Amino acid sequence: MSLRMALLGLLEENGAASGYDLTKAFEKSTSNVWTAKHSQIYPELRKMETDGDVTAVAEGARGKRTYRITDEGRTELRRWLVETDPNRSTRSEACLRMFMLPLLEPEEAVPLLRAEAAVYDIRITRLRSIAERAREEERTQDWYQCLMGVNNMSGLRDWASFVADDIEKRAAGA
Amino acid sequence: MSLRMALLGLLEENGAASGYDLTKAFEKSTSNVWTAKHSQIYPELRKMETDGDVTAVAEGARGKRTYRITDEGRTELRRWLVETDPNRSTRSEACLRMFMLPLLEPEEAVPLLRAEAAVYDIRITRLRSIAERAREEERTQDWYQCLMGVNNMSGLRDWASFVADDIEKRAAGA
DNA sequence: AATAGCATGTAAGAAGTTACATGATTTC
DNA sequence: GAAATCATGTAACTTCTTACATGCTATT
Repeated sequence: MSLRMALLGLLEENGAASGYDLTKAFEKSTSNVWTAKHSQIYPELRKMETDGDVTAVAEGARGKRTYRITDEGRTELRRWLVETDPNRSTRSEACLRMFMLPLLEPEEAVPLLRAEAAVYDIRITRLRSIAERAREEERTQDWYQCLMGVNNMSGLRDWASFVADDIEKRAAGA
Repeated sequence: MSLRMALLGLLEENGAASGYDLTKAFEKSTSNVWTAKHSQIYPELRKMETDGDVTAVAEGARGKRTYRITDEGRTELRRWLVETDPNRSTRSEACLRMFMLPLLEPEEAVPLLRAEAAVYDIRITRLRSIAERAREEERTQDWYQCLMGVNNMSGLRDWASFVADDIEKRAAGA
């Protein structure tokens, strides 16, 4: 259900969009919380059309199909958000990896942790400026979404720095 | 590969373990970063045995099989950690949902966001105390892992609170 | 003797990835 | 006219979930 709900959410937020647009949207903002490739998105949109959650409002050049969320889709999205309880399990290969880095020897673990922290740092800076622009232009949804990314990544960056420091301290002490 | 690496990581960390033990471990600490059910874990362990990443070191009552990581498995895990670059995409239904809550009317979104924040708050408190115990008992790996959960959840909790406040403020202003 | 927990397994189906495939349009 | 980008599709494969299935052991 999650992919469908993500697509409905994007359509609700951005009005009409093509599979191509939605693929881009996944690459951009949504990728912090969910991912999907075009090979999954196109067939899902067709199924959603069959199920009445979306309608194709235009068919353009190069086979382009633009979809819009229907009232039925809107109701389904709402019900999912309000009435079902969330599956709180998470899958993040990057986190799994960081989780296990302390298994390595300090000389290996520390630089890898610092490198991770640096990667997140760059991403946070970039996302923060995108967030700021969204705020200024009063694209509130976008702003909130960017902030979630910033918060998530800040937690990871701080964790990686802290653990790197701690491992170093212990290695020095031993 | 992620499931396999997660299992190798757990075996490296905890010494020998059965599929049952590993399933428990996934439910506990690992679930913050990766999840797997027993129906996926048992067959994967058999495959890992065939591939030489683990060996069964004991077969006990009720068909119990205890596995240990081999040198080959250790090498594979190390290589994965050190040489391959991470897939940074994330899947979290709970985040996806929070991501979309601001699409609802303020009267609906705000209580749901506050409820989410409260759930995370409880979990953070619990995890922090588990972390503290791990630190005292010098189970350093466990400590780091708990802290990652704390950091991740704190980011989400703060985000939810902030967004709830912001929506309320805007609704009052409008 | 019933319940909870230990311990594993498999089959069917859903979800997700990788790779191949096609062709139009815009920009340089 | 080459390259980038727009735009969609599908087949084969891997991964993951749900549900069913079995039977032992410890506790109350």
